Amino acid sequence: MPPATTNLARNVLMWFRRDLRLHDNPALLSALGQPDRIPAAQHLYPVYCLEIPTKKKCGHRRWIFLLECLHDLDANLRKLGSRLFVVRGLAPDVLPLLVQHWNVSELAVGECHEPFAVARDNDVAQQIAPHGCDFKSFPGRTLFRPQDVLARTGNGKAPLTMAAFSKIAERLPVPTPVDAPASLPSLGDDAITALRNALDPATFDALAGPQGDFSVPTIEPDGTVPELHLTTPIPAHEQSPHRGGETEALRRLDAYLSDHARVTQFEKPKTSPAAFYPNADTTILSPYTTYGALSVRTFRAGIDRVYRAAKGKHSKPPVSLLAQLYWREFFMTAGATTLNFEQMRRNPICLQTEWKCIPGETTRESHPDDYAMLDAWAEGQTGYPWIDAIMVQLRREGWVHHLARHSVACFLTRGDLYISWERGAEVFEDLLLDHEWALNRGNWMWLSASAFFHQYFRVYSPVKWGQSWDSEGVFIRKYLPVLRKMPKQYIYEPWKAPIAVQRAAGCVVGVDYPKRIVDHDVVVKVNMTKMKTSHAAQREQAAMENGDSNGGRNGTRERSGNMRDRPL
DNA sequence: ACAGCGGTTGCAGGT
DNA sequence: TACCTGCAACCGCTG
Repeated sequence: MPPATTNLARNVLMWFRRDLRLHDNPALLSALGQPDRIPAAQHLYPVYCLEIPTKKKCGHRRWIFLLECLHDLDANLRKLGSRLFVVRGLAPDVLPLLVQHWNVSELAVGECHEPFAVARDNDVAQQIAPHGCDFKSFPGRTLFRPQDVLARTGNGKAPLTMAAFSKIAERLPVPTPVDAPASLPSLGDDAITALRNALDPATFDALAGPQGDFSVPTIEPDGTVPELHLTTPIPAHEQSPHRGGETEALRRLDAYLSDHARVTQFEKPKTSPAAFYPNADTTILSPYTTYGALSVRTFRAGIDRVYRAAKGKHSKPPVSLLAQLYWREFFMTAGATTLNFEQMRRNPICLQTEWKCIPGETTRESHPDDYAMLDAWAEGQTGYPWIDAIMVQLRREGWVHHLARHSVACFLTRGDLYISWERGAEVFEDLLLDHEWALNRGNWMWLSASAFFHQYFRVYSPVKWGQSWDSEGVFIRKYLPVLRKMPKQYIYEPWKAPIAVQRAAGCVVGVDYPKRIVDHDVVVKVNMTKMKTSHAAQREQAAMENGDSNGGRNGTRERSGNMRDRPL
């Protein structure tokens, strides 16, 4: 039986999602109430809903990073006499049960803007309403709410250039981060017993996890997580160097911001994709903002403090450190407000072109050769050391530099393999610790010159671009030890090394390291022609829809069903 | 309405 | 070193 209800009880369930922190968490703080207006909650139940993985959308290392964030959140809550309840199951299934049996009157969340998250939240709100529970969302995931940005555009659509976005951003109020709570409302007298008594044993066991206490799943020292069926051990040298959690996030933030010159002079295009942890040029804070272990509002306040100390002398958008947060907002706004943002078809801002391996249009069975190319890219087996080294770093560490992402994304799509950017996005979603749906899909459209960026004739060379950053091949030697002894003049193009040199280096191409799967200089010309043709077809289509006959370049990208659903 | 401008991050071959 | 141009030519945004 649920406990007797009193109308006066204010019990709050804090549903943590992508805000795994105590600092700057308005939703969590709402449980403390406001003096003279809203009383502090009698009880606070901090909850994380854990979906046991069934499909491969979140890779092993990303799971570990998330679990580390949860362990740290739980530890920080315990310092305040509370704790985290990790409830196994989907939110719309489990939250109504908790709300009912814990007599919760308010469910507090940090606002999410992705279309699928909005739909899920609406579902949850409807399910808890009959139990007399309000769904209350609070800011904190972003600097700006997408609808506030949209309200300031001329056409009610998300800006598609950073210049237009920045202009709006500069006029929006700067959010002030809130402090971490010094104390928290208590847990119910026995929250676990209440559930054990109310639920049938099988349901309780499924929700509570193997310890029966809603604790965070255990990460074994060998990197396995038996409860999540992540059973392949990860050798120590192949574990990611990036440890999850708010504590580590704030430590890294302080460390980065303490170097004022690096902050004020930050220019993204001048940071090296060949530098790696712990000597990376960039902050590597993105995994922490992804899970909300670091608040972007706190991050911004820290940048602003350093800027003020420098008396306003600092780099500016689009290349500045602050602008890196703007880029996040830019894609979040577009992702929140663009139909079918995650795919090419029926996506009003996306170029339509005949990529290979388009989801839903070809299969591994129908086009095995195309998917073999995709696999070679994903596994770091293209035969281009710069590309393969980046993919090894991505697979092992869950993070690579933004410009390294550019290199491999260009290679997969318009540069070399002409494979659908959606396939690249799927691989990144699996591997990136900092995977954000809107940023990932948006950046894949950018790099494939499908949206946001359109100069498809600017192609990264899988040889020259890396060489310009790291002529010695230090980065390649680290991630591809098979090439460790290759002389520098051949390390980006080992197929050019005389066979005697290959043998001396212990790396014979075609035996110890793959032959290159395409000749860049040849395919880049073919691919550019494909892009040109697709643009021309699109202009023609737009002109027809506008009733034009001149095919001007200002045709709308709102294309007809015929165009969007064009068959293979 | 439309021409002109500029676009975080190309390359090759110059000065 | 840090620019310059030509390459062939895309788009969103602005006035």
